[in-house]
Amino acid sequence: MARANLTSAVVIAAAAELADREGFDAITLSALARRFGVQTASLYSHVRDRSSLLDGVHELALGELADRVAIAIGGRSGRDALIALADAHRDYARQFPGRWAALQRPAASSTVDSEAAGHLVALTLAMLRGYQLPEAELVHATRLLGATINGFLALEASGSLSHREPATDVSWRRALDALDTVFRSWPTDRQS
Amino acid sequence: MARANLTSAVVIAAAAELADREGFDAITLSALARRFGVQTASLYSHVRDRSSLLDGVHELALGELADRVAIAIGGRSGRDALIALADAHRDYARQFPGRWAALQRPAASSTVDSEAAGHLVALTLAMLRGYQLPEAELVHATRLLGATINGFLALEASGSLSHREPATDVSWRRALDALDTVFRSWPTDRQS
DNA sequence: CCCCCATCCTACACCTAGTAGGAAATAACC
DNA sequence: GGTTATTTCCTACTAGGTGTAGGATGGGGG
Repeated sequence: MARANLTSAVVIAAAAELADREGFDAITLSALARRFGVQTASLYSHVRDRSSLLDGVHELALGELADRVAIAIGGRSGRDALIALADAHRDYARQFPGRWAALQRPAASSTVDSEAAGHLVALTLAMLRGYQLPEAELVHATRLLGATINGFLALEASGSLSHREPATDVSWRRALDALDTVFRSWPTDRQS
Repeated sequence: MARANLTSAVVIAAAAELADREGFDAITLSALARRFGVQTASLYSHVRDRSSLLDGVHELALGELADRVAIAIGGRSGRDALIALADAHRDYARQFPGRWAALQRPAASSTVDSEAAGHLVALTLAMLRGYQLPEAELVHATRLLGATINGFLALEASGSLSHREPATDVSWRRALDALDTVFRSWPTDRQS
C-alpha cells in the first residue's frame, strides 16, 4: 500500500487550505486524515496536537504575510508605504480568510520568536520610521496601526459591514487617511 | 426530585459567567448541564443549539455594554465622551473577557435588529455628533472608531501586549488621542 | 540481505452536539 | 380536589471529534 509520506509541513499546509476553503473551525485532524486517506491517529506522528497544528498555520500565515508586505512596501515610503502595508494585509485577509483567522489567535511563544514575526515587525517599523516619530513613540504607533488594521479586517470578516452602504472601501481609505494624518502630526513633546 | 426550573435567560447568564471564568470556548452544553445538575439533553428545551446559545450571550453582553456606555458618556461631549465610551468598552472587556469574546462573533440577524444593538449604535452616533462631522462621514467615523477600539482590545486580549514595556495604558491613551485628533480635523470636503 | 525506525495501523477511552420519545412534576381548569 | 394539559427533564442513542497505547509494515542504510 502506497504511503502518504506526510510531513509536518504538508499537514500544516493542508490545514491552511482547508481553513481558507471551509473556515477556520473546519481545521480538524479528522478532516485532514480523510483528505490524505489516512487514519486520524496517524497524524499525531507529524503534529503534537490540534493546538500546535493551529500554531503551525499561524506561523505559516505570518511568513506569507511578511513576504507580501515586503514586496508591497518595497521602494515606497511615507503615506505610500503605509497604504501598501495596509493593503497587503487586507488583500491577504481576503484571499486567505482561514489563514488570516489563524493569525487572530494568540501567538505561540515559538511563533513570537520566529523569523517570520521578526521580519514583519521589522518591516512595520521601517515603514513607520518614514514618519520620523520619536523613537519612544514607535511602540505606540505600531500598536495603533495593528489595532486599526486588524480591527477593521475583523469587522469586515465578521460581515458587520457587508451589504451596507456606503461601500467599505471608502471607510478603509478613510481609516488609512486617518492613520497617515495621525502619524504625520504625532506630537513630539509628551510627558507620558 | 427538585427541578432546576431553568429558562433560556438563566442558561444564557450561566454561559456568560462560565465564559468569563474559563474562557469563551468553555461554553459547552455539557458543562452547563453539569452546573445545573441536569442532563445535557434537557438544555435543548431552553436553547435551540449551541450556536444560538452563543448568540444569546452576545446579545446579553451587547445590552450590558450599551448600559455601561450610556452611563459613561452621560453629560459629556467631545473628547471626554470619546474617552468615556472607549474606556467603558475596555473596562467591560477586562471585567468580562468571556462576554467580550462573544461580542467578537458575527452577530445573529436577530441581534442586529435588537434593542441593545440599536441603543449602542445610537450612543456611538451621539458621541460622534459632538465632533460635527459631515453627516455622510458618520458611517466611516463609526467604523474607524469600532475598528480601533476592538482591534486594540483584541490585541490586549490575545496577550500580544502583555509583559512588554511600555505599559499598554500609554498606548491606549495615544490611540484615543489619535482618534480625537482625527475626528476634530476630519476633512469636510471630500470627493469620495 | 536484514535490520531499524519512521510511518501508519487498529483499538480504545473520553468528550461534545444533537435527536427521539417517554416519564414526571407542575400548572390549569372544571 | 381531581383530572387534564403542558412543560421540564429523563433515558437512550447516533455521530463525530481529540488523543493515547501499542502493534504491523515498508523503505532505506548498514
